[in-house]
Amino acid sequence: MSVTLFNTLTRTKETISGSPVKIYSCGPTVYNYAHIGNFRSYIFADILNRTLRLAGYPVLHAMNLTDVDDKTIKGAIELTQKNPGKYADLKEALHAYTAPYTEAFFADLKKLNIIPFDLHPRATDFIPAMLDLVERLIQAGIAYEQDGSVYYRIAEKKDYGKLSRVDLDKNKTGTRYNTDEYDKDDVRDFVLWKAEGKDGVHWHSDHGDGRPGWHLECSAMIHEIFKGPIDIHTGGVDLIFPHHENEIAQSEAAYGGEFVKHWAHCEHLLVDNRKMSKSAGNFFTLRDLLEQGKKPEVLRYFLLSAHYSQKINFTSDALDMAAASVDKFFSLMNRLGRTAKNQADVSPVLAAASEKARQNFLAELADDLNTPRALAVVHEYMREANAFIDTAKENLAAGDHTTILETLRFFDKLLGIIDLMPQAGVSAELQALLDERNQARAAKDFKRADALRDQLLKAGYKILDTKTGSHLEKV
RNA sequence: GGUGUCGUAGCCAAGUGGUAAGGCAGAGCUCUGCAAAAGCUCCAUCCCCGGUUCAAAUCCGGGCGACACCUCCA
Repeated sequence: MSVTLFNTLTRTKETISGSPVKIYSCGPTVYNYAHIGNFRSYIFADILNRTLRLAGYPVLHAMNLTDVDDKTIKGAIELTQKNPGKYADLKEALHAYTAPYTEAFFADLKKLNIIPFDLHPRATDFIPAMLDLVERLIQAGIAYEQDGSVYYRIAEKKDYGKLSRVDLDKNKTGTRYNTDEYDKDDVRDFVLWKAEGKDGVHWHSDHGDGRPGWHLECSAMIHEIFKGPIDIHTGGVDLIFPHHENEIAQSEAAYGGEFVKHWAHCEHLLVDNRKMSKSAGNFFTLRDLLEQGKKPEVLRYFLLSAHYSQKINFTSDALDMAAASVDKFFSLMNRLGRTAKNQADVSPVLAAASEKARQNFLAELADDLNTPRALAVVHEYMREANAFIDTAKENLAAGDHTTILETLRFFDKLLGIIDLMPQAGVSAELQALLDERNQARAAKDFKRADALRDQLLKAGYKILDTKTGSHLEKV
């Protein structure tokens, strides 16, 4: 099945092609723990990845790690000051500073059950490629050197602004920039290579010691890794301008031809209807949420409950609603785990409904990753499956059992929550309490039976009384 | 000021020209000793005002409101 995706460049939905589909997703700057707004973007990349795979596309997916920028350098300098003599040079300190955040990032990806990306290029490993890009731009007459820094001359790029549709002439710049503070020929020009003295993190170059500008790394790494244009480039909407606009300007001018076929951007996660951001201070990290007892699978579900192109407001209520849906899914999984299986003929009705649900689910995803609609399909199927098990009085034909389970697992190839499902281990002690409660119940000692039920609930288990007996399920 | 996005039931959220998906909450019912779980049933005419059309939540114009980018930002 072919997948369509909205392209920011053309503002239309377009069919994805490529074998493999080459994807580059803007990843984190590892100067701190990523917050869940950042993770919306990475989950978006994950959903794209999973959808393409589910639809049968081979995929080659890279997500970068920005480990050199103002913030990481600042952190490295502070680290050096706190530990005099510990690091051979600032570059070593830089790596020491970014390493724990890099590790934390990977740990969080794992906790959220994001399928590992194929490649995670680090900016500092691609300095030569970046310098090569700078040279190409200078050769092409697009970049110029000024006091050891190299700038990109925007006036040379006739179609500058085609992605974000900004017209820089119309933007008000006077209040934002003080032209006198810049050495650039034009305030709008952006830095490719930043002069950096001995007291900063620097690499040698023909233009003197310095370090790469922000936009440089993605262009250089994409060229180095994919050896040509890529199919999809993803990121948050805030990257459209100037980051992605500048990537296009650099890459097209340096390497010629097309840079990226398809630009895909996800909207922001909001808190109190404001963008979640580090600078605003209104952010939560995944760690924060887990400490509050929130579940990663619930966060995953929550992020899928709105389309990626829409803002989504992070609230306690919204998370509770997501939790209810996740519970429903897990309850059905648990229910299947304890239904009896017989050798009766399979139900053609169930088989047809299951097949249709799978097709609809995939079709919704293939249509610009419409996760809310895909979730609607899941809910409808859960209802059908539960009704089917009701009718069968918890005694299913083995084939029907398999059909339902496999369909849920099919959905999970996208949802990615089964791996995060709590294990329902019931201790002998708990089982004894349950047995005692049922004995009391049989003896019509309901007061005692209810007391034992409360006791189990306090221990974190609710009782499910079914046709086939009583079971415990973790709350 | 420029450029975008959005405004759908108590809440969340799809749909974007043919008469409102799904979820949460709520109400009634079945089942149950009672409950829980599950199932069944019920629960909106789409911010406002004009216009186009046989037909508009969906297109156009004008309001009002919210958010984002133009500065580091996913």
